Amino acid sequence: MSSKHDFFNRVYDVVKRIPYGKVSTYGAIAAHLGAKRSARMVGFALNASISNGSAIPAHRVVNRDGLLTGKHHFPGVNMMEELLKAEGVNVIDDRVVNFGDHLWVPH
DNA sequence: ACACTGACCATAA
DNA sequence: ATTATGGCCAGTG
Repeated sequence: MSSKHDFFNRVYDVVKRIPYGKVSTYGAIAAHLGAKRSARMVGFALNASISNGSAIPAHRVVNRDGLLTGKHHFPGVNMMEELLKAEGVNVIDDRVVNFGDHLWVPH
């Protein structure tokens, strides 16, 4: 079932490197993989990671506005928000507060 | 190979 | 503010 190089696996590798209490964006991850990779695929990969049961901190990945666009994909409506708050990232109205302060970009 | 979908992003009106 | 459209490209049928 695995291809020679799973695109998903590459996304997972970056997401796993997001430090505790930090968040990243789809676009930043996509850019790290190569500007050709669309940010859509990043979210697609994270969705698959949940299906896979992989330990991927997908709650640390938000869109470029710091908006929790993926919250609907987590079990429970506010689970993503609660997970972030538990890490010290405050969330109001589905948006990360001080987003720029928590933003982490892959090297 | 083709059609369609998708947790995005940018621009236009 | 909202809606539409193009681009991006992997996955699925």
